[in-house]
Formats: sequence, C-alpha cells, structure tokens
Amino acid sequence: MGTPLTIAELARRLGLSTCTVSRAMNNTPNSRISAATRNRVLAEIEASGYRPNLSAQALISGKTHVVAVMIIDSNNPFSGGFIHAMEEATQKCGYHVLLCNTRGEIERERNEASMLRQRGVEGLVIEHLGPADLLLELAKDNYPFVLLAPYPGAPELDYVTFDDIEGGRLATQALLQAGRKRLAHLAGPAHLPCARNRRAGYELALREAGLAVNPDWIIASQDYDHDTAGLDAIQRLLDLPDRPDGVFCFDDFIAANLYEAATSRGLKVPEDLALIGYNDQSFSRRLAVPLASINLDTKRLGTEAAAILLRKIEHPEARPGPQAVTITPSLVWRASLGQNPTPNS
Amino acid sequence: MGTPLTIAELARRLGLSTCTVSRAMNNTPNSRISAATRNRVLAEIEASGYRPNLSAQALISGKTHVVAVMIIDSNNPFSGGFIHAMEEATQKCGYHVLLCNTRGEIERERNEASMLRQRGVEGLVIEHLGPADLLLELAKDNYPFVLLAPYPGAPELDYVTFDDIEGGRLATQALLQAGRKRLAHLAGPAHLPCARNRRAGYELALREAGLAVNPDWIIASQDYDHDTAGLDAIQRLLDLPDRPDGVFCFDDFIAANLYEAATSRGLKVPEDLALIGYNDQSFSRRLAVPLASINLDTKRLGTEAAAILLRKIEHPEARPGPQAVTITPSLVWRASLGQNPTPNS
DNA sequence: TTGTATGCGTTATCAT
DNA sequence: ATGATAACGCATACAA
Repeated sequence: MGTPLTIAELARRLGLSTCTVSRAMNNTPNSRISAATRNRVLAEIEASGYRPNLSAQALISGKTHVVAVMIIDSNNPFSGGFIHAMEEATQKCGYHVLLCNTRGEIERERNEASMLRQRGVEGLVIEHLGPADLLLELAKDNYPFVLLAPYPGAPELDYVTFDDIEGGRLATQALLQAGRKRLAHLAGPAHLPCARNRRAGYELALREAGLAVNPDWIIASQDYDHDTAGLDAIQRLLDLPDRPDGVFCFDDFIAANLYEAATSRGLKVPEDLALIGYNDQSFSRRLAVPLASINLDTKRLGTEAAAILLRKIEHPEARPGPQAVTITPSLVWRASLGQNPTPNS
Repeated sequence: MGTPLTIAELARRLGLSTCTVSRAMNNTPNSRISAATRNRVLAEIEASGYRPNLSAQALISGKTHVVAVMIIDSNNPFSGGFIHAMEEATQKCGYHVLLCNTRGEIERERNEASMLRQRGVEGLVIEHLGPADLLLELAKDNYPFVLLAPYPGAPELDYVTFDDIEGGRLATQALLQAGRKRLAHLAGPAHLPCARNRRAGYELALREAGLAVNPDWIIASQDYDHDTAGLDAIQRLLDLPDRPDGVFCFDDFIAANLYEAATSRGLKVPEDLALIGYNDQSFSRRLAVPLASINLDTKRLGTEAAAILLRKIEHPEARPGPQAVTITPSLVWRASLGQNPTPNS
C-alpha cells in the first residue's frame, strides 16, 4: 500500500510547518494564512492526492463519523429499504453506516454494541432484542441511539416505529368495507409486539363496528417459516364448522399460503373468502388473485431514524425530550378483497 | 457520554505504568509480567469495564478491522443475501462491514472509495461502475479489493461472479427440454455485462442444439423499471407474425409482465408459450403459473468474496495470483415450462 | 503570518 | 518484572 502521505511530508515538501499546512487545509478560523501560502498548500494537496488520516483525527476529536445499524436480519424485505434510506440520509451528512446483524441473539447484541462503541461509532439504530439493561446503560452514558420500537416501560427512549394497531385496524376495516362480517385473524407469534398490536387493531375494528370478537376466529401458528408459514393454523381455520368469510393475516406469506390452501379446497377468493395480508411484499401484487395488504413505508422509517440519530449526535447538549416517530401504514386494496367500494382511499 | 476510561487512568488506579497495563492486557509476547500483576490488571479491567480506544490502536497499527461493501443498490433482492453473507463471514474474523451505496454514479464511487481508504477501511468489495482507472490505482497501491465481476482487460484483478453465460444456456436448454424449438429472448440492457452474457448463453444453447439464431427473436427493452419492465419489448414480441413458443427473459420481472400480457391476449402458459426468467425472485414460485427461473446463490457469492478479501488483507505478502470464483447458477424448473421431463435435475 | 510544543490513547523500544 | 520515553498523524494553544 505504498507509504501513505502524511501532513509532515507535505509540510517538508512545501518548506512549511505541519501546523501551517493543517490550518490552510482546514480553513481554521482566526488563523490568518496568506492567500499565497494557502494556494500553494491546496495545490500540493491536490497534486499529491493527500488525504488526512481519519484515525488520527478521530483520536483527537473523538468523532469517527460512523453510525451503526444493529438489526436482526438485514436480508429481509423489511430491512432492505430501511437500511438503504438510513445510508442515504446519513451519507448526506458525512456519516458512514456500519451494518451489524444481531441474528436474534441477545448476547451478540450486547457484545457488538460494546464493540461498536469502543470502535468510536457515534450512534446506533437498534432493533432491540433483550432486556432493558443494555438500553439503560447506553442512555445513562448519554450515548446516542434510536430504537425501532418503543421500549415498554421506558417511554423516554427515542424510537421510530409503525403503528401496527392502526395497521391491523385498517386491514380489518377493509374487510368490513368489502362487505364481510365474519372476520377471522391468523395471528403472528404472540411474543412479537407487532403481532400483538396487529391483533389488537383487529379487535378494535371489530368492536368499533359493533361486532363481537370470537376467540375461535383468532388462530396463531406454530410455524412462521416463509414457505410453510401458518399452514397448521390455516388448516384449523378452514376446518371450522362455522367458517369466516374474511381473514386478516399477520403477513403476506401466511395470506399467500391461505390462498393456496383455500383454492385447493375449492373455495374462491374473494367470493367465498376475502383476504388481506400485511407488509405488501413484492410478490403480493403478482399473485393469481392479487393480494390486498398493508404497506409499510420502510424508507421513511429509515429517514426518520437517521434524522433523530444525527440530531442527537450533532447536538448532544439539546435535550428536546423523547423523540418518537410513529408511521401510519397504508391500505393497499387489491382483488383479494373484491371490488373496492371507495376506490379513492 | 461520561469520561471514557483510559489506560493511563487504569494504570494510575493500579499504581502501575501504562505500558505494564498494556502488556498484561494484551499478553504481549516476551514481556514477562508476574501472574499477580496480570491478575490485578485483568480484575481491574473487568471491574471497571475498560475498553481500549480503537482509534488510538488504529493510529498505531493502521488496522481498523473494517471492510466496506460498495454496491449500486443495497435494497435489491440480489444484494440482500450477498451483504448478509459478507457480514457474517467477516464478523467471524473480527471485522465489521461498512455499507456504501454507489447508486450507479461513477463519481460517487470514486469519492467514496477515497473516503473509505482515508478512513482506514482495510479492503473493499466493489460492484464496479466506471472506467478502470480507479481499480488500477487501487491495485497499484496494493490496496485489497474484490470485484463482483471480471474486469475486461484486467484479468489480474480478483473477482467473484456468477456464470451468466452458463445461466443463459441453462435457461435456454430448459426451454428445449420442454419441447420448444421457436425460442425468443427478451434481453436486458446491452450495457450490462450480465445481460450480454445471458444472451450469449441463449445463442450458445441454440447453436449447440443445431438451431438458428433469429435476430428478430432477440428483443431488448427501453424500460427496466420493475413494474413496467420490458412492456415495450413484450408488445413487439407478441405482435410478431411468427410467434415463438418459448421465451427466455432477462429477469423474473420481465417474465412476470410477459405472463400477464400473454394471458390477457388469451395465450396460455405453458401450452402456447413456455416461460423462464432469471434470478428466482421470491415472488416467482407464487405466481398464478409458477415461473421457472435461474437461481443465483448470492449467499455463497458473499462468502467467497469475504474469504478472498480477508485473505488478501491478512496475508498481504502472499501473492497467489489472480483469485477468481465463478459460481454456476442453477435451474429451477416450474410450471411455466410445463411438466419436467427429467425431474431429477 | 507562521512556527514550536504538546497532547489525543495506545503500543513498542529501550532501559533498569 | 517493570518503567521511562518515543512514536503513530494530526490539531491546537501558545510563542514569535
């Protein structure tokens, strides 16, 4: 890698001191450098391709201009847009993004957060896994971070998130608008807050419509692997003596599997069964019967997270109180709901 | 953020010199530290939660233990698995991954590569855009990097890639196995090497089968936006007086759009038109008629790229000659080709 | 307007 | 077995 050019070598070539070169280069305030000298310095920098060593600068300033995203799985339809938007927003402010997959392992989250801090990473966006202690420790140290979900019991921690209650409500209301009244819910893993919230939105919409919540029509799966997601729950649902005429599924994978299972039993979508999923995966619009879904603007989530994080980093003294951004999902009406009675929504 | 603990403070508390603490901590060879002292030091480190400042270490050693991925668009079905695998492989070796989207802009690629080097990033994986000069400059400096495609005219540069010629050949052979002889190709953008290669594979397979290459049946689009990908070319294809009975599409998006256009004209897939795409997107298996495709093992690509890069970083003296890994794509037979005559392939 | 000296936190070289 | 000192590359307080 050759011998990296240093400011000392540059100064030697120019017959100047390192500090003059430094000042000319950085336009340091209150340091009147003659225009001639500055131009000579800048010209030499240009000609030699000199770039200051950022490790050295970081050692002095404590600023690395790096932030990190700690996420369970970056290879995930949800993560892609989010990370991309984070990168774009931080890049504009001169920050780089370090990517760290926690893989759902609490211990890894702890270790990596520690490593990243040690590395001088200036802030984190965390899809948090474990108990609160890590977060509280970071907060105590006034270390900048933003969560991807509110932390129950610690409302003072900044976060960005989607309003999954509203999402579940929108989905359920769409089924009602489609003229269905016998609405089931294929629920997600109860340990996930988003699953609990979507279910709560479902129940809320039912109550708002004056309908009873029938526990038999809320079915959770044991299996959320994409290919076979919800198959066990789907069988139970379709075997019900009193079959629903509309189903809100925790996500599009479950909905797609439900569609297949239903049609293979001779049921028609949407005539016999109206369907709506969640997440608006790229495949959903392309299914044989295009699947209605709830769309999450992951790009905006990333932009908002970056904005909060960078604000905390660059204005550590400002304490504007808890920062929270809750993004409302949007309904995407498609044929699995039948004809849209109010197409302008 | 409190006042970060330094080795000097640690030494003060222990009544030792900084260098003794450093040696005890790092198990420095040839520095006989008494077991008692070492234990005191380690205990104090444990108790205080001290972590050495990596910026300082980096300044001395020149090692940051960070590598970067420079990619056109990280939010892209191709990129997700690749980046995830890179992160996993590098993380195992104690490296972190910095993510950088070049957005297809050559100038950004130049600037960011420069920034990353300046930052002390120890190596790059580059989905390279522009002219060779950037690469040649890096190579001249013996700066470690791995390309995501061979660079024409510079075979000495390390790369990992998919064999798109073989992929195009496999796709075309599949159509032949499906009993089709009148094979068209909806080609990708001619400026992309992968598009040219897939087309070359198509032509190769035809010649191998003793069939003529009909230029009228190779149609390129002006539009590769996902939603409308290839629609112009698709119309031209379907309007041909002498319509083909099998089509190899540059990617699954084009294939999905072709499917829709064809069925809306009353054509049946696969009876009237056999289809195969490329990339094996997640939606492909879920289409009304599941779409055959060519699957690319992006995870393996990431693992291989990381392996080569880390080897170059950790053994800069070893010059094993050009490192290249070419991964053979695999055929995924689905209903859009009709019944599979040789289901074991 | 420019140069000298010092420090950032750590490790390596040389002494003791 | 441990300590003093210098060095990594840069920026800044202070001196000239």
